[in-house]
Amino acid sequence: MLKLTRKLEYALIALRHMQDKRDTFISAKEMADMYLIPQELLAKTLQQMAKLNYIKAAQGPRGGYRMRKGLTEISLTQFIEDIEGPIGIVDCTINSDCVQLDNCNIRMPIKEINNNIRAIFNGIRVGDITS
Amino acid sequence: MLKLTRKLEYALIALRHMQDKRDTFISAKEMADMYLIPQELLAKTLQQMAKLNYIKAAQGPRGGYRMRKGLTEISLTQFIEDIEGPIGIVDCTINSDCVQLDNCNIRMPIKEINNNIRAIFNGIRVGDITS
DNA sequence: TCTATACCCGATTAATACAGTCGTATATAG
DNA sequence: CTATATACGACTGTATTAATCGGGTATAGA
Repeated sequence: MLKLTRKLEYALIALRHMQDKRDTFISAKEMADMYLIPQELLAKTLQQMAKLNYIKAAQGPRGGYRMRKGLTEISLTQFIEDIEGPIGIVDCTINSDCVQLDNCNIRMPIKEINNNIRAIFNGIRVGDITS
Repeated sequence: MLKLTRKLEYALIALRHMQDKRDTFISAKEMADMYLIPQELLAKTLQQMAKLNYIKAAQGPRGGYRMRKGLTEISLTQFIEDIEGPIGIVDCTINSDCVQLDNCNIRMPIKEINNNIRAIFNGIRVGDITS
């Protein structure tokens, strides 16, 4: 309940590591070993980030990943939602096919809470975590 | 990811309904029918709340549940944690048996975020949702 | 040019947490 | 007495997440 996914944790751990070693490419294996993360899973996460243009990938020996400049400025909301999809503590904050909807007597206050949580992540930049 | 449990939703929906009809006992069945909630599951949730002394139960025909006076004043944090256990967006905010821990490079900022989320729920009273 | 190292990516399986059901017992109003 | 209700543990189903597998392509360096 109210948990971040591992994928997201791994992504942030990797980003932080890459920021510490800017300008060098670091392989998924190296980071997986260092932080005891399953390599394949971390690799997939890094690939996704590369696709999102959050990081730059280089193939071949001496290859790996490198952080993109300016990434630190984006909000955690954007980062999380790019990786995991919309933040919503209940389904009706995302889609609208709940059978209750009309009957539901707590929609508004819950929606409000969701906004507050989003506001937290909006107020944090990736750089606030990775440095 | 970052979802409330159904049990918690059901609990809040039921509380709100009971608050609207203070002083009468309302059966689990009645509420389950009205809000299209699985009856057995709602019943279990209500039983848990009764045990926590959040609501009062009455057996037999014309029985059901009734909200306890003063419940509206407790914080959502307490309510949630009584029902679901500690709020923690990652495990290391709750227990401490993560193999990484020492290596982890994002512990502090994540902990901070967790505090912010808890602060949101601290600032909301049950009554803010149920009325 | 060969080989080892690395990224790329879809498909599959495993693990876990959550949601929901069932059976049985007890209380009580009418 | 009986129908309606709570009480509660055990069980099953389901969905999401986590992790693995098996194929591929790119490339640095010997």
